[in-house]
Amino acid sequence: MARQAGSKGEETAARIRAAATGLFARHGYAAVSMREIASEVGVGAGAIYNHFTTKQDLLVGLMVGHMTDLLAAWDAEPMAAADAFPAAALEAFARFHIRFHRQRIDEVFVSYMELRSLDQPNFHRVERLRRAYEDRLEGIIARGVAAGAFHAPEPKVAALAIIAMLTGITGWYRQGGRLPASTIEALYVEMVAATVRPKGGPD
Amino acid sequence: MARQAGSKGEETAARIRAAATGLFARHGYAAVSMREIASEVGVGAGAIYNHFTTKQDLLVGLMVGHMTDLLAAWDAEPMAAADAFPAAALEAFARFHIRFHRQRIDEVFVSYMELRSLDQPNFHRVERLRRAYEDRLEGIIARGVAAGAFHAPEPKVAALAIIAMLTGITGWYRQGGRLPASTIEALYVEMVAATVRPKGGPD
DNA sequence: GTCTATACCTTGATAGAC
DNA sequence: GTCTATCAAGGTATAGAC
Repeated sequence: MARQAGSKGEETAARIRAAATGLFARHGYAAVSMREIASEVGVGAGAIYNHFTTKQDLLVGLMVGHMTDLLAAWDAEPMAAADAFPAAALEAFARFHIRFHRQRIDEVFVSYMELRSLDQPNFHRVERLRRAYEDRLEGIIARGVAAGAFHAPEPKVAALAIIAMLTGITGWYRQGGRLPASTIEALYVEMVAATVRPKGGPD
Repeated sequence: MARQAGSKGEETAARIRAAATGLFARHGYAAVSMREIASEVGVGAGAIYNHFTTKQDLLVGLMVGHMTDLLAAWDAEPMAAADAFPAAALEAFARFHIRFHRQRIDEVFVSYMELRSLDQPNFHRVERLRRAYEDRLEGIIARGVAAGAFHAPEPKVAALAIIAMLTGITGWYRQGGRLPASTIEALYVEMVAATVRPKGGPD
């Protein structure tokens, strides 16, 4: 599961991961067989076991990889710094979340819908990463509340509500749809900001 | 699948539906076997086929039933009337959605997560019902915009965002958790209202 | 209407040749 | 590292007794 680059078989492993991600997203983990994955990659079913010990191992690798990438990508954003102005950080978070998820629709589907397909130890690994991501947003909101810039009696609840709203885009967004991605992003940035705006506060 | 009341076997059918709903919600449609469902009901696996022709038929019956109930329940609300004040209708919709979904967490899980497990004709049946529900909210928002009470450049997008936000509660809400249901409901009602509130508008 | 028994198929995973 | 062949288990659905 570790991504040892350079070796010959790693390219095959990457193609297996890619095929599995697409198939799991479309049909669900339990509904996809190792044979289907192998067939899409163009290898025999047995070959998968040279790269992953079990089907469960393949799944958890995808999910941990996705969540780890997500966290690392956000933490690399300038606005993720703890001293950023809350309003600017919140907007940056919304734009980041939308863009990252638009680029990885399949990974998002898998990571948010297959939690129940994980056995208990693996579930806790992924859950911890998901919590860490939610905590990033909760932190921004809490700082905004402390600074008097936001209204949010329960920052944790506001964070969960915002993430659900943003992630919901992946459920209906289609490239080439009626609205361009930039318009959708602007609409959501505005709605997110409104969610924590003090009623009589700044516009 | 039609709910012919009174006959003796209908009680068994209802218990099969209940067991299937719980199991599908917890483990996913594809991961649950007819044997497991039958075992939970306390009958043999073959007995299920006296009430449902296939596993797919059992699933689609649950989903169509849930969505139909949801639509009928909302349409029976006084505030669903087309001449209700938009702000009041929006609050009523939020409260209705939260309460209905809290009472039927398993059905919601199944109806929102197993769309991909439906074959094409069944998918379209359920999708049409889901669209109809979204349209109810979109209508409220559009009327609010027309009346100058709401700010929403794209009522359809606002409706999808609000529904995603509200439905997200089912992903983390647990009875007996830190916050009472009434508090959570109040927080979300406020966030929903904020989502479409004109920036310089009424508080 | 439910039971037991079973047909038939696909599953995840393994073994050994190359 | 990949292939083919294979195993044991479990899948949906059916048949016929009661």
